[in-house]
Amino acid sequence: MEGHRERKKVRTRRALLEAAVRLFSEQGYEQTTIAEIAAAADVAPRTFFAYFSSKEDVLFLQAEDRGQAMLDVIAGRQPGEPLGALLSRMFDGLVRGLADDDELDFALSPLRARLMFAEPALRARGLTLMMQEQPRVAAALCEVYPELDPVSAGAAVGSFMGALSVAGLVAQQQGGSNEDVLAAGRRGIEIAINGLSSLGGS
Amino acid sequence: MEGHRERKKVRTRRALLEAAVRLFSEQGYEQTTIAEIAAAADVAPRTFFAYFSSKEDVLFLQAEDRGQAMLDVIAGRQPGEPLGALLSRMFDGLVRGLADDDELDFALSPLRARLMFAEPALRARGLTLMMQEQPRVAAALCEVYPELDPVSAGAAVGSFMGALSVAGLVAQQQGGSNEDVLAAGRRGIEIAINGLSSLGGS
DNA sequence: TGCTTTTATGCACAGGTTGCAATTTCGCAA
DNA sequence: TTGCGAAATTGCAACCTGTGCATAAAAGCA
Repeated sequence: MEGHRERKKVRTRRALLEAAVRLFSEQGYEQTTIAEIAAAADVAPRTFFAYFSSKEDVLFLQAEDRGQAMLDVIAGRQPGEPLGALLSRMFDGLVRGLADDDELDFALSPLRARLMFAEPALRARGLTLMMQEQPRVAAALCEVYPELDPVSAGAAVGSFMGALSVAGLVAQQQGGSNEDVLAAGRRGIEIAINGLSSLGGS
Repeated sequence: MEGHRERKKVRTRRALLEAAVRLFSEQGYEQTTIAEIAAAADVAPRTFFAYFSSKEDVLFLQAEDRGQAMLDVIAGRQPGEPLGALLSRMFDGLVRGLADDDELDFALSPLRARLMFAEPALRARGLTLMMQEQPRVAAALCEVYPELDPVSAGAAVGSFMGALSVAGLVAQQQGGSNEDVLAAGRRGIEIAINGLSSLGGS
């Protein structure tokens, strides 16, 4: 399975990936054209689409993997494990998965994360991917928590993901470091678990 | 202020709006081109962009208004009103605002809502708009709840919106009526307020 | 009627994306 | 080594969204 052909394909893919991320970082996402990426990777523009289905797709490689990882965590619910604990574990799994996310040698992940927050088009794509997974995650929850109806499960997943995202987003917009953003995410989860009434209830 | 000119502008705008929504409903969003919309409204394709800044924009007319409405509700917090109650009022305001949302004679809102859930591109746009508002809403919350830090406020807003959205989405995907979706949204809010630990905690 | 400000339109173009066909490259077997 | 077939690469044409620019058409006003 490792002939000259396969190796060349991998090399070309990586060249496109590297070129894209580098150019995106240097001159911005919108300002970078597919023609430039292809030129930097020394292939024809048309060939780009043989490797990636769209410009955005370069930055959202293992999206399905992460969705599957979430489902796996849910399926592995410990007997008697409360919902909140399970979702916290899911969050940890997500973070770990993102860290391991190294199709490239150099660290693509931080660049991708920064771009994702900075570029509206990419943020939109990320949101969409996230939202698409949520009903599936909710359905998985229903299976391991038989007492949960689908709407409640959806609400739980939405509350969890929403709290996590916006808390992280606020922290990021306040100029927080990656650790700050992560901590904010955890704090968001806590709030989702304990309920909004545990906050400024006065 | 109501010369022939103004009236014609309104008429053209409405024609474009009607044509767009009708064509979107009949043949789908992606399958409808701006050229078709313009032809149906009997104007040149270029003119479409004099009335709407993009194809998506046709369906997201008063997005800023709704964001502002949320901020208004928050600013009008009753003394001692708990966070959950305030957010519930915000939801009611949103629903009422959507119902009053009748730039056109015929009911655009239901069609728009259905399209928004059905078409990925539109769902993405809706999510993005919603997400963009959330930090602002969180900041407004911070002002009327001085004991709230920004990250917690963000978590609260995210949890609220997320629960509301996904509960509604699940209900909609299960073939629920508009009322079902609304009820699911309310249930989602309740869950966000009481916390996930109030669910399948066993 | 003639002048001015909008409004509508046409034209050209950039960029993303797809389909198709031709061509190159590679793997493999004779 | 040669030649065949599959796979990869590429070029080309086309479509669609969106923008800038210049011009024509229309409407208000003097």
